[in-house]
Amino acid sequence: MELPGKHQRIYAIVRQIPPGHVATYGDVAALAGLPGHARLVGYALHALTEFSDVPWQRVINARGAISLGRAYPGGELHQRRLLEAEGVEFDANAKINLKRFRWRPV
DNA sequence: GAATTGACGCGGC
DNA sequence: GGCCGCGCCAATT
Repeated sequence: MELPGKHQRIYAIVRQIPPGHVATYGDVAALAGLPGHARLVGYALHALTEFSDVPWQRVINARGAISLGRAYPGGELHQRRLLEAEGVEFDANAKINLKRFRWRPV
């Protein structure tokens, strides 16, 4: 785990997401060199903790919503709060306006 | 070394 | 327009 693997590659991409912006699993996977492997991104972030230097909270699913509700009940509320603190807004459906906050590499 | 799981994506109904 | 099931690769045990 110490050696750079596929996971490390994904972490590097997530670290590049600037505050106030979000990216989808598919995007992160593609940027990490793993197009179509959104599950790997989820698996990699799952191994992270809130103490990690990786802003995993800025990574959301393609629907623009938080996926934690599936594995960590109530955890999505925690993530939502973090994003709102960065300037990311949610709609009535607890979804992020991807059209506005979706981060793209420059 | 092999089997199972996993923060998802997309197609189909 | 929303809900269900299948499939991809890597990491973990």
